[in-house]
Amino acid sequence: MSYDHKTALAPNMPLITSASELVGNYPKMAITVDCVIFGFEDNKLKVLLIRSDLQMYNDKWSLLGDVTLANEEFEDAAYRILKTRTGMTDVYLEQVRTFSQVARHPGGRVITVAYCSLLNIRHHQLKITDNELHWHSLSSLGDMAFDHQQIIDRCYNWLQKRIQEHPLGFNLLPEKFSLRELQNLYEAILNVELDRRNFRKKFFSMDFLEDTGEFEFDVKHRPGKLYQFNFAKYEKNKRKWIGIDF
Amino acid sequence: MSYDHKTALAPNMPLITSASELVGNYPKMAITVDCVIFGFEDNKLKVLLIRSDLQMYNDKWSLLGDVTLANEEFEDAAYRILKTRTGMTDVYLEQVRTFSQVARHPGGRVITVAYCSLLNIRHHQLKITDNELHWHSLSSLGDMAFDHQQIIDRCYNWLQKRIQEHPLGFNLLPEKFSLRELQNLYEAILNVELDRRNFRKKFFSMDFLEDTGEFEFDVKHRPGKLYQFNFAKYEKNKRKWIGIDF
DNA sequence: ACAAAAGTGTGTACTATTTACACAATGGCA
DNA sequence: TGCCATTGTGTAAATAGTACACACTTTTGT
Repeated sequence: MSYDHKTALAPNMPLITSASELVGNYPKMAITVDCVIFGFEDNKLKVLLIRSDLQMYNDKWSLLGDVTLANEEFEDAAYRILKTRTGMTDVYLEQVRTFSQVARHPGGRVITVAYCSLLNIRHHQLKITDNELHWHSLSSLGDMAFDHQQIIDRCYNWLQKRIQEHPLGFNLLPEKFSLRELQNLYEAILNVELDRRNFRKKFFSMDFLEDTGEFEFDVKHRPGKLYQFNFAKYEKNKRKWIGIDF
Repeated sequence: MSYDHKTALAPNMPLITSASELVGNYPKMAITVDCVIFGFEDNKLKVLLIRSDLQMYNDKWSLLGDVTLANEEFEDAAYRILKTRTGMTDVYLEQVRTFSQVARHPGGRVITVAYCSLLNIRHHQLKITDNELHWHSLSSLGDMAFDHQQIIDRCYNWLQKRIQEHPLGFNLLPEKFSLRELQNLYEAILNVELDRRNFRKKFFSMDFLEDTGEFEFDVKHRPGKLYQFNFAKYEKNKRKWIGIDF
């Protein structure tokens, strides 16, 4: 393949009058979106995977991905993929990073943009489970297709950072939750043990947990109080961070 | 143009045996890399821009960008662009985000991946200045071509966060610098005023500033001590962060 | 009915970190 | 020599983080 496009790098070129002609001559690549969907269940962080439908990777697991369409916003593509693969809608999605290594796909150059989504496994039943779609414990992933292990690692790092600065975790819990559930979530994601009393103190001091007056009911010990997240209070009080520290 | 590609979304398809055939049928898009190069001079954060060579944007400023080549790693593309446009080498570069809005380029769909670079204006003289390449004060950018204002905004936010967690700032200073220079840098980037004594205390306590025994000499007041960054000490002591706070 | 098991709910003392703040010392310049 | 600008330095108070123990509530088993 030989290109004739006028590279923008040639200095002091005459002005380009036709933008479409310029772009028409650009080399083109395939671009996919991959969704890294984290969920939380049995005190474990999980990620949603399917079996790759490429024969060479058929014994490996793969993220939910698809090619992006010519006139489709990437974010829409991510939602489409989620919907088509799992039946889920109404999720929270964020772009994390683009993976572009020349050799990352065995079929040729394919760029992928990773979108990350956190959701409550109970609230988002899988309506479609083709290709063995199911939740995998993050701590025991098998071999992954493509560079998907790397993508998951990046997204997991992103998540660990993100959850310390934004109240994302509440997306992974039922609307009403006990403080223990909240703590389990943080411990699972950050992969640390936290002091129960200090954890409570911390979250109460942030002052957006609302006592529902209700209690846990299906536990085999003293039931804990159930709280809910008060979004309005959070928005009012959220701090902006200045804390140089490295 | 009509595509016949087998979308990965059709459930329970037979296994795909030819990866190349699959990818060959994917829709393709043009992808560019844009470099957001921050520098620091006269106590101001600056960004390197050129005049767009698209006629319709010729009265606007533009990031340093170019199309990525078929077999080129994006990071390499970013370095190539930097080198070709400015003559600079030996810089620090990081991918920040991908901008993919359908309508972001007037000539058709063009995806761009933003790479951010921080460098010392004095140490990296511009060897090429075609297309009116020069440093613009971040606080007084004119109209920008494409969505480049948005890209800069994102990169600036990224920088503000990043510089609080990693000692990037030292890239923007001479090898030997006074604490005042360091503080000016942080104040400029974070857009706040900091207490001089507390700022010093903070950085000394991090214990990677090395007293060079030298002093400033071209200032019209009592010269300050010059320090340098001790990379090895930093690597030894850098903390890992756990601090839920939002 | 009672005891044991499991986990909730609570407070305090200690330490580290952050913040606010003022005055003496140095070199340049007129 | 005196004035200006800016460096260099310490301490007290407030805030945030850490470590830690005991009484209470419910379930389960006998």
